[in-house]
Amino acid sequence: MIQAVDRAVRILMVLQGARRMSLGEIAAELELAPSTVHGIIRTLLGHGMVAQERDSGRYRLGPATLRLGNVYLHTLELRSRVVGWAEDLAKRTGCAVRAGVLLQGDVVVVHHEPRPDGGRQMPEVGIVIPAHACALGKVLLAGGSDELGSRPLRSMTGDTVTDPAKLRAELEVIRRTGIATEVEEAVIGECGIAAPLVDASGEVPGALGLVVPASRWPLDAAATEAVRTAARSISQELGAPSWPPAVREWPAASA
Amino acid sequence: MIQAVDRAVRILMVLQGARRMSLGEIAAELELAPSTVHGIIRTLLGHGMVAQERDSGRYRLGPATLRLGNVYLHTLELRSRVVGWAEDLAKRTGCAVRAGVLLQGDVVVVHHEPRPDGGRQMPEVGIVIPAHACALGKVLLAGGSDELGSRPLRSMTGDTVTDPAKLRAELEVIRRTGIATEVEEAVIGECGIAAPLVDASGEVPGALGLVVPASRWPLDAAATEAVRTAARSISQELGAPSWPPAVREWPAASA
DNA sequence: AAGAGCATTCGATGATGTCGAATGACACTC
DNA sequence: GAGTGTCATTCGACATCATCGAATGCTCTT
Repeated sequence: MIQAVDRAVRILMVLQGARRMSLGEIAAELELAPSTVHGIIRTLLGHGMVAQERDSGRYRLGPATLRLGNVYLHTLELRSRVVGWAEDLAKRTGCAVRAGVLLQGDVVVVHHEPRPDGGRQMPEVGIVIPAHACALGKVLLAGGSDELGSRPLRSMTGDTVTDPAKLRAELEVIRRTGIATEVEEAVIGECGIAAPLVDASGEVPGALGLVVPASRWPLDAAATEAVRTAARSISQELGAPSWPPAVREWPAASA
Repeated sequence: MIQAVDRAVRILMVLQGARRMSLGEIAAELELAPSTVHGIIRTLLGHGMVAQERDSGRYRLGPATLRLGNVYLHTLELRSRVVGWAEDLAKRTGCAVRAGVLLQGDVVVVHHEPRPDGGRQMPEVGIVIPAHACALGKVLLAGGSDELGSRPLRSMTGDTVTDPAKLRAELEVIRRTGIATEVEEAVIGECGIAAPLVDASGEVPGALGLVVPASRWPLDAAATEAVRTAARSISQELGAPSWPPAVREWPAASA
């Protein structure tokens, strides 16, 4: 892993946590000399990846990041395949629809279809949710080969599953049923249900699901079936050999 | 400028131009040894800034870019100030509203309010337009201290202004009037009008404007005035000392 | 079955990023 | 209005670290 590049990305990640930071704050956060950070930041500055406030001298993320993210979205085959089905799902169920991918233990929302009846809703594309706390995330963890990232399971609400053993058991069930649920584990008053999207290689690169108000939980069978149907259809379009995805072979526990 | 970091960002930029690339293609594009690119890419891969297709081995942008871009949007004070006024402007004029910032000779759209009557419209947040070919861009070039980036003015349509001298003259007019227009210079059938957003330091960090169908051009005075009013109001909220922005002092041409 | 193209690994080289200290600018205080 | 703190920034020497070319193993093609 190349040191300078790694540090550059770390700077972006730190900047993404706090809106605006002084050079010293960034250096302290990363335990680096300020001049080291300065050199890297100047390079990022030249490409618009970070911006500097003219008056205070502080640093923020730059517009080039927005451009990158936008291109990522438009080159994501998964997303383009999801859009049509998501619209249909939203109409059919009356719920908001989300699709997401895994990013190091978190789910990044790559598509969001607002509730049909709802008025102005925040566009949620790009937001990040801890994987263990949402239905989309559980599906992705269940389908991913990367044994859940061994980092502590942060509690979001009182109902968040924080026990790795309990989560592992839940993932096992999801692998069999092909459906994950979540009841107020990420946000109070919000539940979720999700199903895996499978690609040609049998991997699970994404998940599709509904955001359900707690007042409408549990969800009726028709809506659940609609999610399953949509996920299966999208997976077929992606060339999936089977759905739900074949259960991944575990290296024998005795190893 | 730090070499390794610069190369890393360049890789991202190249990846943003072509959807999927092999390692060799990237190396050739940047005139680097494949193994050099490989080291950098592995680092970016570890942070999710790029992703590798499991089967073909090719590289694409990764989900971390989406997260970065999303955070950028939400930390942009300019944008949060624009949202309310944009909605109002769209209702009042019946046109789509855009706000943008400058990124190295291009405009990046940071907010997009769809036409009120329109049906499904592509969300345009994050798209990039050559600055010299759109109203937003002309405003930003007129207000920016960075003398237009000396790179060739690419022609988008037959009406795109490609002569630097002509563009410079146009910018001079914009500096006086505080309003820029564009008639089918970026997209056939589409015109635009825009006004500068001024911040507390008197700089022009962004621009606000309308997207007008060619059939509705020229725009009536009421709509033009509405744009001017919105831009002035937003600028005041940002603490602007004056609007339109004070004309930047040119170093005497004799120097 | 042989070949080509690809990503990937490895090790030696010296170019290059890193750090600490010094500078200059700014703002706030006494 | 002088003083003092913090801040971004610059500079130069050192040693680390990124770079490159060649070699490997792989998959797909001929």
